[in-house]
Amino acid sequence: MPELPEVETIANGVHARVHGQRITGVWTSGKPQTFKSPEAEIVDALTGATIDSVRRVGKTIVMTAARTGSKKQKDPVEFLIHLGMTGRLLVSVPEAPLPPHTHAILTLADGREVRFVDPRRFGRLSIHHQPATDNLQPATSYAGPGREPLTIPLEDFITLFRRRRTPIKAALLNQSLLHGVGNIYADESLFRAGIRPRRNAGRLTREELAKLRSALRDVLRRAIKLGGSSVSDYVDAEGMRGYFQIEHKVYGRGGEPCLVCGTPIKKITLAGRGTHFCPHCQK
DNA sequence: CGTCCCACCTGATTGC
DNA sequence: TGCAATCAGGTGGGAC
Repeated sequence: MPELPEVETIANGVHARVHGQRITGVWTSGKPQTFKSPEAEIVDALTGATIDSVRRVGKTIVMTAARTGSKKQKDPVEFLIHLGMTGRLLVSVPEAPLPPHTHAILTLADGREVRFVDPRRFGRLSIHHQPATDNLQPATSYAGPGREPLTIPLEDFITLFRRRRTPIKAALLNQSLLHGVGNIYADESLFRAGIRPRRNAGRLTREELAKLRSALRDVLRRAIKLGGSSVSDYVDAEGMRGYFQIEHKVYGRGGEPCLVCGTPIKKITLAGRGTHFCPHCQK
């Protein structure tokens, strides 16, 4: 489900509410698929640790925590939360009814709970131990080679797609090229750049790629500002919906008139995903 | 290695 | 109304 703007919204919200809190207890559901690290390792690493920060890397939420008490146990760990399609990370008071499909609960010193809820179970939880010896490239060694779309320089962006014989939309979705772009923001940025999703990535001109990069940045920044897109059930750490879906120009609008020219928006399947575009505005 | 396609799940919606 | 088919914000593994 959640793409970069949704994950960023959730990470920021959770950070604001729980950083500095000590984790007094950890419960896990025992559904094996959810846990990329053994559950016992997750429980072990987090119990008694203090949450330092919660942030986004690509589509992954990274919670950094450390035990402050004992000197020998100064082991910063990173708790990685990937939300898959339907994952939620909620900060709740204990009285709040436990949603179905809750797979992990971190109890905090003040009684509140950080809950991971995921009906479809495409989400993944894991622990990443920071190698103490090699702090030169911490934090993101697990993130893969993809670049962050909000900070990648133009020349690097252009190089990403060079000689790639795949539709530009498939390339945008490829997390080893760019981090955080999913189905909604791929379609929306291609519309705003005036580029058809089936165009061969390696044959786009520098000008088209420059346009795509700025369209992508604009769309992502705007979506972050509006708290993400709530298409069906996405909510942030407080259970609030986002508002960017109001500004969707093509995603979810198959058959409806283009808001710019009135031509019906086409919906096709590309790279196995529903793909929406305006056959008149996009070349 | 690059690319394609399917499986992995549950739940909501659509269609007969 | 009822039930089956289809679709959904993602990714990783196997086939080619």
